[in-house]
Amino acid sequence: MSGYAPSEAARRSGFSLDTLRYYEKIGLLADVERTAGGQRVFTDDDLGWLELFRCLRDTGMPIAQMRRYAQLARDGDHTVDERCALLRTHAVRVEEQMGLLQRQYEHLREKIRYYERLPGPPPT
Amino acid sequence: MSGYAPSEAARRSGFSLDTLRYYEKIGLLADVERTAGGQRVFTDDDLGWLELFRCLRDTGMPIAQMRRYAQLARDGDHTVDERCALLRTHAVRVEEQMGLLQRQYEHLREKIRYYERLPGPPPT
DNA sequence: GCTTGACCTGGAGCGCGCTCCAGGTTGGAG
DNA sequence: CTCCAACCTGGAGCGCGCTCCAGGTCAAGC
Repeated sequence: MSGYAPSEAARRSGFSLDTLRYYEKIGLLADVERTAGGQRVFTDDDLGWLELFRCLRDTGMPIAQMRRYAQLARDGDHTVDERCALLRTHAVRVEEQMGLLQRQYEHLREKIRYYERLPGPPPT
Repeated sequence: MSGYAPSEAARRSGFSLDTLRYYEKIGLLADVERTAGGQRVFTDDDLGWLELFRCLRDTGMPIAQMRRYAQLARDGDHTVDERCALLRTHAVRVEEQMGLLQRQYEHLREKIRYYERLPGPPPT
C-alpha cells in the first residue's frame, strides 16, 4: 500500500531520481521517510504531492510558488484560504496561457495553409 | 512605410533591444540593414520575421529550430517542402502541448473545487 | 559646434530547473 | 559472508534564452 523505493517512486511519478532528491533538497517534498540506513522510502502521500507538482509544473508554475504552496499546506488548516487563492491566481494565468497558445496555434496553421496553397504538389 | 529605428522595432515587435541584437547575433535575423554609421534599420520584412518568431517562441519552439527554419527560408524556394514539414511537425507538438495543458488545467480546477467545498465560507 | 540620448560591440553573467559526478554506504540475493 | 546494484551526500556543471555591462560611436536638436 505504501512505502516505495526511490526507483519505484521515480517510475510512478515520472520524475527522475535526481529530481526527486532535488525537490526534497529545496523543500518541496519535506520529511520523506528513511530506512535505518538512510535510504528514502516514499509514501502514497508523497506520490500525491508529486502528482500535484507535476500538474503545477506542466501548467508553468515556478518552483518558488510550489514551494510556497507546500509550505502553507504544512503550516496547517488556517492557510486554506491562501492556498486556494494561490491556485485560483495560477488558474487565471493558465487560462491566459491557453488563450495565447490557441491564438498562436491558429497563426501557425494559417502559415501552414499558406505553404499548402503554393503551386506544386503539396508535400507528402 | 519601412525603416524603423531599433527602439521602434522593439516597441512594435515586443522584443527588447537586447533580444533583437541577440537574434541577429545568433543568425535568426540576418542581414539587418544599417545606416552609414552602423546603426540598425529594421524593415517591415524584419518585423514580419519577428512576428513569426514570436508565434513560434510562444508555442515553445526552441531557438535552434527557428534558426533552421530561417536558414531554409534564406536558402530559397526549393526548401519549401522542408519548411512546411517543419511547421507541421511543430504544430503536432503544439497540439500535444495544448492537450496536456487542458488536462492539467482540469486537475487544477478540480483541486480548487475541492477547496471550495471545504466547510466554512469560501474565500472571497 | 556641442550636447545628449540612442545606439554600437564583445563578452560576461544570470535565473531556472534540473543533471551529473565522485566517492562512499546499504541491503537484498545467492 | 560476499557481492553488487541501488542508494546516499555535497557540490559542480549545464542548456536555454536572454540580460547586463563597459567603453565607445552616432546623429538630431539647439
